Amino acid sequence: MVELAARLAALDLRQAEASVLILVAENPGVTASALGRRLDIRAANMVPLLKRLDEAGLIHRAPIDGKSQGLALTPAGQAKLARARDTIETYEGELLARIPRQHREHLLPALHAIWRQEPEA
Amino acid sequence: MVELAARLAALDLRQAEASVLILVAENPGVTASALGRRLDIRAANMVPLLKRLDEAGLIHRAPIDGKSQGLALTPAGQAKLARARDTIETYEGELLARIPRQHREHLLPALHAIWRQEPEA
DNA sequence: TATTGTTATACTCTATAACTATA
DNA sequence: TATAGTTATAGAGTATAACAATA
Repeated sequence: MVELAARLAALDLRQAEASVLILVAENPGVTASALGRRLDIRAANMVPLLKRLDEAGLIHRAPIDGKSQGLALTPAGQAKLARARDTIETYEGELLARIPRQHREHLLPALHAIWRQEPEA
Repeated sequence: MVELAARLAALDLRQAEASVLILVAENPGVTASALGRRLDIRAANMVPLLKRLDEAGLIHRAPIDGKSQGLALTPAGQAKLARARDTIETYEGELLARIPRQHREHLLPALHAIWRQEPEA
């Protein structure tokens, strides 16, 4: 995972930022607090993270009401996300390629079984 | 992995410290620099880590020559390691138990395939 | 000359506390 | 009263730089 972080850094993105771009793309208009709950990032830490993405021109915020703001990707944000997706998929592909074929198909189902229940741990 | 760290914290151990105890037990007389290379911990960061284990009475250092010192577990360190091993094995057992039986036996071989080659990444 | 151990320090990531404004 | 967003700050964990002593 350190390796993936290093590759994302070449795009000037951290892992958490890439996760935010993915979720914002899938949920346009999502709020910062909803994102934080989904990604387990504290509200206090979302502030500088979103500020950086905003100042980089990757996201923009539109007021929903007096206290909430909806997030969306800018065109630059969509382009950056496309590059991040490439990076992530390439990395995952290389990782899977290392695994002997007879084990490979079982890895993702096994990991998903762990992730799904992780929050209850 | 955050969950494992929390359980080790109940033994007043961090993950890196548990790793050091395991390696010192397997390699009595090992030096701090060799440990650091094996665990990818910088020499500068080994100093406070080993100091803490030393002050807790878990390891002791014996001069090998004028500049190297060999590390070994004290009886208290061996006892602590035994409890750490229990914690780790219990955690791993619980993790494996979550995985559907047909995938379970493939997980560890798949992960080992990744870990083995990780340093070359 | 390279290595061991060390000190000091900076940076990143994440956590808590306190606060304002709005639903 | 609970929630959204924010600010300031503290704590881990890890990084670099520089150093003394020894192989």
